[in-house]
Parts: sequence; structure tokens; C-alpha cells
Amino acid sequence: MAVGAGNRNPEAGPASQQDMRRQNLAVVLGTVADAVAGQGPLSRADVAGLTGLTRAAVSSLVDELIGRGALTELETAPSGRVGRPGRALAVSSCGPAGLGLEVGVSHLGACVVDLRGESRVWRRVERANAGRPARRVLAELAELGAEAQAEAAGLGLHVEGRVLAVPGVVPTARQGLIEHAPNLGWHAVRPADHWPDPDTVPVPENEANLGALAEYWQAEHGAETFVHVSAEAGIGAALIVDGQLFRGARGFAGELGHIPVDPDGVPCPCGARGCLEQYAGEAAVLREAGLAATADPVVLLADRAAAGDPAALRALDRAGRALGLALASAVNLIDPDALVLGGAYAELGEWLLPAVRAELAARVTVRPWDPEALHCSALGRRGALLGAALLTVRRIIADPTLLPVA
Amino acid sequence: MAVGAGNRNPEAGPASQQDMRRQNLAVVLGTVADAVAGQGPLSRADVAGLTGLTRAAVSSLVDELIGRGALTELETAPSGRVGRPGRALAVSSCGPAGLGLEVGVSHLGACVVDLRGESRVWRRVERANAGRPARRVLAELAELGAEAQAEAAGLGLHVEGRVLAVPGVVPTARQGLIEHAPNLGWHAVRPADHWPDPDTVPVPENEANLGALAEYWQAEHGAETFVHVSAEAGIGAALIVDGQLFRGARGFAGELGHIPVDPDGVPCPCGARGCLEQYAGEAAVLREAGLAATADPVVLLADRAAAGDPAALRALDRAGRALGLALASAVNLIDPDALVLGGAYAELGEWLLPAVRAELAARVTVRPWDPEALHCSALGRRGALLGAALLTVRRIIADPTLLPVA
DNA sequence: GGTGTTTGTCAGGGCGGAAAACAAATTAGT
DNA sequence: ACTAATTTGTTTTCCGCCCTGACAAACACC
Repeated sequence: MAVGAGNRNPEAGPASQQDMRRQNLAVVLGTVADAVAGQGPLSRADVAGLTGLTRAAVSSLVDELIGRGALTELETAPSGRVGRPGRALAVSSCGPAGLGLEVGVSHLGACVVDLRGESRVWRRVERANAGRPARRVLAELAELGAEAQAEAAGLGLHVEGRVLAVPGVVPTARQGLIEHAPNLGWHAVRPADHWPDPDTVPVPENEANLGALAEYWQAEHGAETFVHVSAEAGIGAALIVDGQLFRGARGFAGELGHIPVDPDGVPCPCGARGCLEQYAGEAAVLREAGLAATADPVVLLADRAAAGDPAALRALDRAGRALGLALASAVNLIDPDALVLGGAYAELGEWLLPAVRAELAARVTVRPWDPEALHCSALGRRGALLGAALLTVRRIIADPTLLPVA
Repeated sequence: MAVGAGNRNPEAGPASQQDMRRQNLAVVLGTVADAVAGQGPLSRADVAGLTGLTRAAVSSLVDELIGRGALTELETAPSGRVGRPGRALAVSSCGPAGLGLEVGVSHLGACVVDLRGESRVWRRVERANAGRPARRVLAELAELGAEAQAEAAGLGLHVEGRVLAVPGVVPTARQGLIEHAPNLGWHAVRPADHWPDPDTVPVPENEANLGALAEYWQAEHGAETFVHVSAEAGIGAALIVDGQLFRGARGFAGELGHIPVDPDGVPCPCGARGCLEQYAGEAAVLREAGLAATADPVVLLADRAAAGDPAALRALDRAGRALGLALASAVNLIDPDALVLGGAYAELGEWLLPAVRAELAARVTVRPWDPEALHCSALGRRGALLGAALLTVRRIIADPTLLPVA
């Protein structure tokens, strides 16, 4: 009898038969979606065996999922085993899809991901968005999104949800509001107020959170609980706990940038002293490396480091040690399966990782710690946009009744 | 569409009608249990209105809950309102109960809590358990537990589960094993191997976790997400996230004691430098205050501080500042609703709180922070034993089918 | 005492999964 | 080539659970 086992959330309302159906639809669809990589396509009987449902129940559920366009029956391939061969099931590669949109400081992006999680349309254009009026930026993004949606329609995909990744604070309580995006110069922007077409308004979400979710949904490491660090302007961490994004009581969880790494160190604009951001933030690293801010300072820094520039290497080493110190606190508190460096950090990983690893090894001592648990994201800066599109897809897989019954 | 909304755990198995029934039984019982304090006892119709279930369904569920001994029908009191008066429902004060057991360094404890969460039997005896063979300690505890259970039987209570609070590591993976309890000198102790009566073997659980759960279940502050700090020999934190104990990927979450508060500070036996434990741990505070270890050093320290001893006050201030620094990291990462000082810290709160508050105010700057969110536990050192008994009770409320149908 | 209101229960129906039987499609064996 | 064995997918029957609607019971108000 482990603590927490069986302690379902008492706030959850009563269960109805529709909830049961919904849950079982999700179980069947999720089983097919997750097992694709495993051992070839599944049949109804396979799904029944894996889930514990009856073949009859699975048949009924699969019929409904096909009717909603979530599943497809493939051509039956000879299996070689004795007995009647099963009809192969697969998540539809044409049909429902998710549209992801992104506003960055220097770019706009749009992508469409199908139910299998594969990116089918990808658009990215460079734009200097800082300081531009939100209305203009969003109008241009809407255009880009419409193009992507049209291209997806040509592939047989139908967009079922739209999510907008923004580098800013999107409070949990006030749906649809971008409270503050310092790098863009946005305050209290509500996309719905500026979007040209009221039928295609996207839901905003913080880009670091989306990047972490993309990492969880797509990455190879099967970590269910991990910390995803991303540095754009500030240093933010997104916490994935048991496969769920953890936002904290008020949505401010993961403020890694203001963890104290040197209690009496340099003052930070936030008012405290010795915040991580003053040691491992973009501005601090550039200053230490003796570089001026440019259009893409991350690439510049990576080039200098690759060329063996001692100042750049020293700056990155110092940043890595500070980051490692802060992450040691995170490991001690959260005990994650993995630590993932994403966003800009992913591209500097080669020079950051040794210092971070060394600091972690020295500071995480009271539990087993695998150095390989710290690694760089394979998605890099694509994570946020991918996550935005995947969010819709994963919501559909978690609740296929969101799809129209056709 | 908030991130995480509707993302139910895909690992969850299929739902059956029994699951639905179980859930609805829990909803009804939980509604009656939680609303007792609100506005007098509830009737079936009240429960139906609160939960959204039909009166007919509630009737059926209530009948089953009465049959299992979880609910009781009270004498109908005149309500004064028009219409047929409802039959008042209440959680049984006699019937199912939870037994809590505790092994401390200097005491043994046992208590019985009824389904309402009220402590009905409380036993605590002083014993120097450090270094004694586990078999002897557990035999004596079993005796104490049997006495408590007998006394509870006299009150009409029937013990449905037994939980043992221990100051040590109880891994999630290996059920029923106390891996290591340094203060007791125990290694790899499995209570089942030493318990006299195989029918009453308790399940061990870490006392800090249980203290935090007791705080959550009993405390007035309605925080769903908080950090509960307890200092016995080491400094441990238990994290309650959305009303659930968060253990981390491997069960090591909450190691507050080894968060670095001074990166190049004094070396710690763990191998790192500047760990919180070296500044705010019991041994460090006593040393700083110029006191020798005694039977109950916490009381000694509190006496000195109350008397205005400058060394004691200085030591507590230093500890408080170090604790505040570490907690600032926790707040930045977790964004909890509250921070609770429990265990021995609760008794020293008067002298610790100002320094902790000051440090938090200086370090938690990038979000709203209410100084009152930090407070001391009202349960103090009773929390662990209470939590052990409550764990069974809360499990029953979360799943009433655990009770025999009578 | 009659009326209106609220409560608790009962009967009927629908929904959804389980169990068992059955038809279909393939391989293995002779 | 033909039968037996095996596995799959569907059909049928059954059961559990909640919902809808109706009804008796118990109170306040007039």
C-alpha cells in the first residue's frame, strides 16, 4: 500500500457511462498510437489483449474511431502465423490534424501535424517582430497559418485545433490571454481581439512549456518526469511530471533563471542577488565572451566556441557550472528521470555539458545519479512549434470524442 | 484549452462499470466527509445536488456505503424548511478505522483514527530506540498497537489498515521494506520479518511524507500544492502536488538538506560543499549555539532562545537565512501555494520565521509572494503518527470498495 | 384539513461492457 | 486436395449502472 496509490482526485466529479466510453476510446486509440513503433500494426485482437478489453468491445470502439476518422484499416498483410489474419489498424495519416503557430522575436512559424505525430507541413519565415504592433504580427501569422492549413488540406488533413506558441507569460486562469511577452514588447494581448478570422483564432501557450511537451511526446528517452531547460531571453524550465506539464499553484513553476547560485553575488534586475540568469543567461554569456549582441548571438557563440576562442569557451564553462549548480537544486527537489537542455542551450550543448555534468556529479551525492540523464534536446529550437501542433493531436488522442462523428 | 487539461494518463487501463461505481461511491462518501464542516449534515438530495448525480443513484450509493459501514443515518432533526425533511447522513464515527504506528529515535507511538479523521486513541511512550535490534523494537510496538486496537474496539472501531511511520528511506519499488533508517541504525529491515502477528503487519512509510499528508488532510490552509519541511536528523521536504504526495521518479524528491546554499562553503559528509544541512541541520545549529547534544536538543534550544541567549538566537537566525535561501529555490521551481515548517522546526518557528521570511522576500521577486504563505505546522511532531493512521482512512474514502460488504 | 413542496424510492429504458457462440480466413498435416 | 486446428471479427444474450419519470411520504403554510 504505497502512499498516493489509489488516491484519485476527490474533486473529480461523478463518472457516467459516457465517461467510460470516452476513456475506453482513448485507451484503444492510445494503444494503437503508442505501439506503432513497437512491433508492426496491431489488430483488434491485439488491442484487446494489450488493454484487457473484450474483442467485442474493442470492435465497437474501433468502429467508432474509424467513423471519427482517427483510425484506418490497412491492407491485410500476410503474417505467417496460423489462424485467420487480423485486420491491421493504424492511426490515420490523413484526416484530423493539429495546427501549430509561433511568434518568435525574429521569426514566424506554422506547422501541421497529423494524428500520428508526424509533421506534414512546415513553414518558417524570418521577421523582426520585437516592438511591432501585435495586430500586424498576428495578421501576418494568420496569413501564414492559412497557407499551411490550405497545404494540409491538399494532403487530406483537416485542422481540428490551433495553438500559438509565444515567448511570454500565459496565465492559467485567464484563458486566451498573453499577459506579458517582454521580448516582443507585448502586454495583455488577446489574440482573439486581433485575429482576422474569428473561426481560426489560436489558443496561446508558453513556448517553453510546449517545447517540453514536444520533447516528452517525441523523444526517445522514455522519461516520464523530467526538467526541460530552455534559454531564450530568460532561463525557464518546464517541468514534466508523470507525463503532465506541471505549472505550479499559480502557473509560475520552473523559474530556474532566478534560483540563487551565488547568494552574495551580482545584483539582478529582479531585485535579488546572484540569480542564475546573471551567470548563464544569454546577455551574461555574451558579455563574458566579449561579444556584442547580434541578430543570432547563439550561432555566433557556437562558431567562436567551435573555433576554440578561449574567451567563448571560458564563458560557456562558467555558464555551465552555474547551470549545473541550479540544476543540482532541481534534482534534489524533484528527483527527475532526466534533465534536457532545449532551445538555444541545445545548440551549445557540446561546450556546456561537461561543466554541467561536473557540477551535478559533485552536488548530487545522496542518490544514484546517471550522468547520461542530462542531455540535449534533439528538437532544438523546433520544439515549441512542434509542441503547439502536437498539443491538439495529443488532446484528441486523450479524448477522441472531441472529433466530429462525421 | 489549457495545456494539460484533459490529458488523462494514457497508461490508465480501460474503464469498467465497476470502476464507475467505485468512483461514484468515492464521490458520495467524499462529499459527505468534506461538507461536514460546512453547513450541517447532508441529505441524499443535498448530495445529489452537489455532485450532479440523480437522487435515485445517490440513494443506491448511500445504501451500499451504509452497508459497508462507511456512512450512518443520523436522527432526523427538524430543519424548519418546507417539504419533507431529509434523512441526515454522516460519516460513521464507529466502524472502519485506521491504525497508525510510529518508531521514533526516542519514542514509540500508536493511534487510531476514525473515518471522520478524528483521533480516537492516542498512545505514546518514551523509548531509546537508537541502536536497539529492530526485532525488539517492533515487538514492543506491536504490543502497543494491539493495546490501541483493543481500546478502539471498545469504541466500536474496526481497524482496516496499518501504517508504520519511520524516520528512514522507504523505497517505492520494494514494498514493505525500510531500506535505511540512519537514526535508528536500521538497514534493510522488513517489518513483516519481525512482526509477532502476521495478521497485523503494518506497511512502512517515511514519516516526513506522512507528516505532510496529515498537514494536507487536516490543516486549515486549503493549499493543494505545498512544501512541507521537516527536520529530524536530516532536513527533508515532502512535496504535496495537487493533493497528492509527489515522490519523484525514484522516490528521492524533496532532498532539501543537500541543496547548495553556499557553493564553496563547508564540506558536507555527502561529498558536496555548502549543503543546507551544514547550516540549518540540528547538529549545525547546536554547534553554532554552543550547546551539546542532549536527549531532546530541540526543547533545549527553544528554552535558550526564549531566554534570549544571544548565541542561540544567532544560530537560529543563521539557520533561518540558510533555510530561506533553499526555500527560495523551491518556490522558484515549484511555485507552491504554501510552505509549511513541520516537525522540530514547528517548535522553533518563532525564532526561525523572521529570517526565513526576510530571505524569501529578497529572493522571490519575479512573482507575487505572500509572506503568510510560510507558516508553521499546527500538528508539530504529532503529524507523522496522525498521517500514518489517516492514510488508511483517506484510502478508504477514495475507494470505499476496500471495505468488506458486511 | 387541504395544498404545495421537498424527499426518498420504484419501475422502465438506454447505454456499455462481458461472456459465449458462431462464421470467416488462414496454416498445418496427411 | 482435403480435413483439422487455430485465430479473428462479429453477433447475440446478459448484466450492471445510471437516468427519466412517476409515486408515496413527510413536512410547512394557509
